[in-house]
Amino acid sequence: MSAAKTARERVRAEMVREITDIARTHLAREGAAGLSLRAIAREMGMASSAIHRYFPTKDDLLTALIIDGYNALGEAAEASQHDQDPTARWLALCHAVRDFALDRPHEYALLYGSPVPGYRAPADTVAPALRATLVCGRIIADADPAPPDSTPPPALLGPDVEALRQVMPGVSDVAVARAVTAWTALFGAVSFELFGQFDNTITHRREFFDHGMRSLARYLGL
Amino acid sequence: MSAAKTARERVRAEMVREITDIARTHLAREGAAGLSLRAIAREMGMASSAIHRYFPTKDDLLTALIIDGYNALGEAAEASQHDQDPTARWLALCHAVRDFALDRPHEYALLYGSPVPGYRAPADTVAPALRATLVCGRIIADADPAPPDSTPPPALLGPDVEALRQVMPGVSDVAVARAVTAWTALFGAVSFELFGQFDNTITHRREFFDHGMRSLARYLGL
DNA sequence: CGCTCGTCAAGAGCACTGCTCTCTTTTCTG
DNA sequence: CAGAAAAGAGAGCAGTGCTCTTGACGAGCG
Repeated sequence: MSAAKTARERVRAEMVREITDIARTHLAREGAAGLSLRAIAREMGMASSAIHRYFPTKDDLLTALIIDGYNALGEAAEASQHDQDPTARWLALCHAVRDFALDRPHEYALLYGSPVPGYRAPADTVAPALRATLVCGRIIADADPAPPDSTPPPALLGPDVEALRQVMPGVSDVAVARAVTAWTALFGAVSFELFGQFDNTITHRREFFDHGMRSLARYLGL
Repeated sequence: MSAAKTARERVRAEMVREITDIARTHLAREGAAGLSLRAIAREMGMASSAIHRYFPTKDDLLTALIIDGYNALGEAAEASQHDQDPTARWLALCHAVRDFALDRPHEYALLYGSPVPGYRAPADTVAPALRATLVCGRIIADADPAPPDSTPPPALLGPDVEALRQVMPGVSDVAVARAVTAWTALFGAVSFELFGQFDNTITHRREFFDHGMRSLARYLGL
């Protein structure tokens, strides 16, 4: 079904690919706000109006880039899981996220930074966005940890915990809650480092991150 | 020295105040990228070129808003500290940060979201940016905690830890490292909630946050 | 085979933006 | 009071997203 398409559709798909590729290089160079449909059209040698046939609106192009970004991060997260030990898996995941962010800072910012104003993420972004999260959930589920020194979450969190448990079946309430907190802590650490909050403070970034994530592994009970 | 200024300087200060006030309402309504010097000038009834006398560049206006934002957050953080118990102080600080973020999402995004492209934060932002952090440091220093189940950070983190200890004198290496991790975790949680990462997942946001921060208090050894 | 219709590209145009330059008016100061 | 400094206004430049209209091309149908 994907092979024998009409020639028109093949060239169209190729155009879309070329546009997103150029957009990605612009994104890497100047960030999301520096993205310009006209500049992309110029680089492709086409009229500025023609590009709207492929991406009617700038937001549509943004959405394509966001989906690609989530998928790239998800792949990196999945590829990091070639170990057995839960702590090693957790650390590998953390470093995969951090490496992705350092490698493609503007794409990371697009995914986890401030949402671009007026932009509302459409539904097709949520599945790719979940890929990395699922990797985390699988680590927790496989380890089935009993976090030390913990109190169970209050009763009214029950439904939320129940929904989260679908990602990590068989895991205790406390472990689920701690997994969420550790997950947010991971992205907090990466964002702080990337967005300049550690400037003039922390110099051994990678070591600090590694140490922090290790201590979070213990917090998780891995 | 601030009172008996010339009439010109008084009206100038008033103008600056009015501009930033209007900018803040625009910021609250449409976010940082929606900020327009021309729109502000229009609302003030002045020529679009005249506003550049007060803020030569859009970045300068952004800087003023950022400094104000850090100060507002810092004040809220300081005002939250009317308790003695370390855990209560930590929780009050966390909720102060979260309340600020929920109350003024675009301002929070300006401070802790993706940096606006091409913008380089000047040096006068770092002191206001530190106010909230200092509150956190004071809590740790006063409690002088011994985090449970922890390994000391590796030797090469020594200088960084030393610098951080100036904010929390007399605190052990492990406690310093955990304080940084907990601090980043706090902002990770707030950012995730604010930037939509919890949509369709966590419904009892405040309770989840509270529970997470409580468990981080134990992680800190408070 | 010829013709119609949907797709695509291009150009002009609208309403914006930040920022600069020049010129005039206002206000402070020696 | 005269000169200097500051502030405002207006025009203009280069850029943006997006729309509308017009013309070309190619694929499918009678």
